[in-house]
Amino acid sequence: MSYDFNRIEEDWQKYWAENQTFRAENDSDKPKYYVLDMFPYPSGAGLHVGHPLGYIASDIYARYKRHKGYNVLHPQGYDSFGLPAEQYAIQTGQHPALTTEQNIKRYREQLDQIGFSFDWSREVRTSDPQYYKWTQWIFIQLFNSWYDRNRGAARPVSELEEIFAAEGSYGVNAACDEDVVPFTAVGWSGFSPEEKQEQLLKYRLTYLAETEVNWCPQLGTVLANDEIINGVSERGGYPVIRKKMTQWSMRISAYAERLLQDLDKIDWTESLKESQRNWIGKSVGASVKFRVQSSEVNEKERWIEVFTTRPDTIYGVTFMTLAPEHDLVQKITTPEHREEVEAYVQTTAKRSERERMADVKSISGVFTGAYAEHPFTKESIPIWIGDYVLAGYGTGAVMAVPCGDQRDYDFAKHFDLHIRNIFENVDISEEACTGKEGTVIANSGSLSGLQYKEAMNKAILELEKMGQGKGKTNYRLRDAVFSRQRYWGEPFPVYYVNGLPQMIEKEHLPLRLPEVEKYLPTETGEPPLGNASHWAWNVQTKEVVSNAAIDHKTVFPLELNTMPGWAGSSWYLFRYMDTGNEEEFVSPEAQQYWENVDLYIGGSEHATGHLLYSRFWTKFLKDREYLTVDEPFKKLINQGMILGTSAFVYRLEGENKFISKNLIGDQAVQPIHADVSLVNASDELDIEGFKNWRPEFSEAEFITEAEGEYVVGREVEKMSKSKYNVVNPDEICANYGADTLRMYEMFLGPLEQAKPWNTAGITGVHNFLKKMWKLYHPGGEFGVTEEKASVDSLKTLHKTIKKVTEDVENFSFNTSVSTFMICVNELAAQKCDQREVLEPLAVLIAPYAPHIAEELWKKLGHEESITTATYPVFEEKYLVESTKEYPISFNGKMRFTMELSLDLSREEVEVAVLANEKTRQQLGGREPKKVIVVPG
RNA sequence: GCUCGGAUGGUGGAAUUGGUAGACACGUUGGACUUAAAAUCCAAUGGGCAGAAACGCCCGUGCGGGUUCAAGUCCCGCUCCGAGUACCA
Repeated sequence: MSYDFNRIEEDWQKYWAENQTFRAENDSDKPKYYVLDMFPYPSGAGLHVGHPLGYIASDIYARYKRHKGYNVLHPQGYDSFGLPAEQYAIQTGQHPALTTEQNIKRYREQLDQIGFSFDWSREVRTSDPQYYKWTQWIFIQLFNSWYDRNRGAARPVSELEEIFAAEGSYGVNAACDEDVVPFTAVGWSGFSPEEKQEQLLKYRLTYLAETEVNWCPQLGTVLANDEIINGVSERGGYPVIRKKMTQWSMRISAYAERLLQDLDKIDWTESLKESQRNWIGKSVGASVKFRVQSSEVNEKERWIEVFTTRPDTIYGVTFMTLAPEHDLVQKITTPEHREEVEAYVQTTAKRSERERMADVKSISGVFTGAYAEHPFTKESIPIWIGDYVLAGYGTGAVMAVPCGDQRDYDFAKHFDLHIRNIFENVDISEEACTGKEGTVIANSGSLSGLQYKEAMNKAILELEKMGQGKGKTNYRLRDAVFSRQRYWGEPFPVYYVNGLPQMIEKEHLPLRLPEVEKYLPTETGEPPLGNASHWAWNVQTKEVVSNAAIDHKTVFPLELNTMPGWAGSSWYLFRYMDTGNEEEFVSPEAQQYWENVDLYIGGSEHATGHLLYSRFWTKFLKDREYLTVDEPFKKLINQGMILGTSAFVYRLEGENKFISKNLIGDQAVQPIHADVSLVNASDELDIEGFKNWRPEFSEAEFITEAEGEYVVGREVEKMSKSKYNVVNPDEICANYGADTLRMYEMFLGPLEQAKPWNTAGITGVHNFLKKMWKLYHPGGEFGVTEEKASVDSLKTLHKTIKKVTEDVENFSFNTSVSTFMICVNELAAQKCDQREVLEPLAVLIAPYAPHIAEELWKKLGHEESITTATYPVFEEKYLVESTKEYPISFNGKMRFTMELSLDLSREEVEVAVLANEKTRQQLGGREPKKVIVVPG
């Protein structure tokens, strides 16, 4: 009876589905454990071998925890809103919901055949109206909240209104728009209802604002900062320009400090925490106001505010630089310099973000003709503009300290501006002195003689006294733009009355996506929802009605933007706890039972997107007492990407002739991706297959090697459909079985490391499973005996229990596969056939290779699934070595061997130190003594 | 530039707190079985020296130093590779 993996896997997958083996209950006497994967976007290409890597790891851990007696929640779902389905809809007219449904079906089949222990009864889809109903609801909660900095938490806007009515806005310390003008209680009561709404919008955690956004013309939408890589869109690689648009924003900046501090509370990798820290970008310093010496400018606008991390170097300021986009540039420029300045502003505006980044080294700028007054020395300092100052960071203006900042130094050198050295005994003739520690400030009035820290504190103190500055902490983290000009996303539950946004009440949610004829933006440049003919809100009937009915009295226009991809994924972990709940996004009982995710596995590409946003929403929902936890994921592991090995054929320049890799020499060739399935293990191309692959190659000629073979070039790249290097798991499952795939993916290397996919070693893992099967089937028939196991077999078993358990706890799944191999080899050599050993071994391997384990478990006479089996207990006593020799040496000259004898009955260790031949000569024939040691 | 990782045989990778480097697997070579192939099983496999064999010896974890009885592991200084981020004041 051989290892018939196809039959076994089919049987057990069916059994699990029919018996709902992995269904988790929301109450149990057992301790809970929540293992979650980052849910996939169901793309049309289906699952490739890279996708399951993390799922296999989490599945092993989930199954392991079940054996350890935990009530495990291990759900799966789909992040099913997204661009590809919409792009496909634009091309074909097929509704994205249909495409998505088909793709999900395919994903599910592929996931099922790998044998994951997901609780599918809790499946979620972000594009399901019953799901996005709650995404819309959370949006409304954000709209109805403001951030009270004094309490360090979000509060209902209704409370803010009470405060405004009672005492005005002067005592309010809120995270809000920068342009709020304070008012008294009397002032508040004097506002019209519209004015009140406008005021409140400046405080809400999600707000409408005209913001400069990253607009991608090719995609027809705005992108968040984390969706742009090197100045081009993450998806598609299209250029991105800056554009002003009215957009919904999320006031994530209110949470910057908590997002930073709470990183210390969670068990994530240091590199991931570091990414988030960099992204939040906290810098501590001061804001300083400089007075412009120009009678042209009225007194209110005479101040230039800058942010600096080095207020201690303020005496080193010899000029100021403004970003070309800075508001004051137009106002302060003197007539003599106007022409030059305007020309410069225009050139920089024309340069795309990309050009500006590519060209970091060249220095450019112009003098405005204006001067500012130094707050301490009262000297006149020239005001320049330069594109090294970014409008988007700080105040868009800097106080330039050439002696202490390299960029200021380079700028000063380039334009021959004055450089004032304020460091004691430091040579700045070649470069700026940027170090903080160990330098002493000089030539700086009352700051002279002080070191960095004292000088900084004193400078801030004196600036505060003069009313020209204060200590300030700046964050790089910007508020997140939350509008997308797309069709296939969550509609905002928003309609507009006199241009002011109004929320649709909870009981009328979900606001479903309307049908549209075209998925492109409208001719007038509105988002795709502008194509919908039924997209207006009747406030009396509480229904979506025809646009023709809009009268701005009872029927109002609905929001045309949709939410970004990260909306639905920011809170999905909580929905799994209570998937079907129609009254709440999660019931308090379910959330309190499951708390948050104990183990989260996914790719590191979400470091500054999804992982930051979902921390933000979790904290917000905690503030508003909808949750009892303020972090979504306790522990997080990033699985490394599985890369593809692309194959290249080389076409001679201008001809339809392909030359084998080794014959190219110095001829001009164009490398072209060939489908990896057309190439064998020796890198030889299936020429006929290649000709039939694509019509343009059907007439191609080939210059081959001596034996008539065509050798391709190889390169490791990201696995992608467009590179023709995708390997699907289906074929592996059919040829070797899911258990082999699971163990092989783990065997490939450390989980967190990126590695190329390579099937070369898969036979090793497959052979192991065959050997394992054989161990339970000596002579071909199932044959496990009830006899007492040998000491050696027990030793092998317990060694394996110990190592494999440690490995699972440390997520070193690759070494545990090796451990299993050693174990089976040893047991086979010992001719082990005893239940005492083989039964616990089946449980041990069940998380890794669940199908074979189930089959063996059944043969061992168990009625119930192996999932209910208890994890074997490691017993130390089997691992005691009777005698082992450890070499030891002194001075590198004398060599001894230490012999250790352990006898548990005597609770003593006998240590014999044995000298080798040379050492014995050096000792003059004396033998070292034996020592008896009592452990402990 | 900055931050964080990493570098071990022909290949993927093992190696608890510093304690016999190269586990396990692939590949390669040889052998058994077979008419043959596949499958399976056995043996060898870091490099070098020596030898009929056995016992051995030397060198070896990117490079150069150091600490230590002992370094892949710790410290100092480099080189290269990967990831993230970038005129962040």
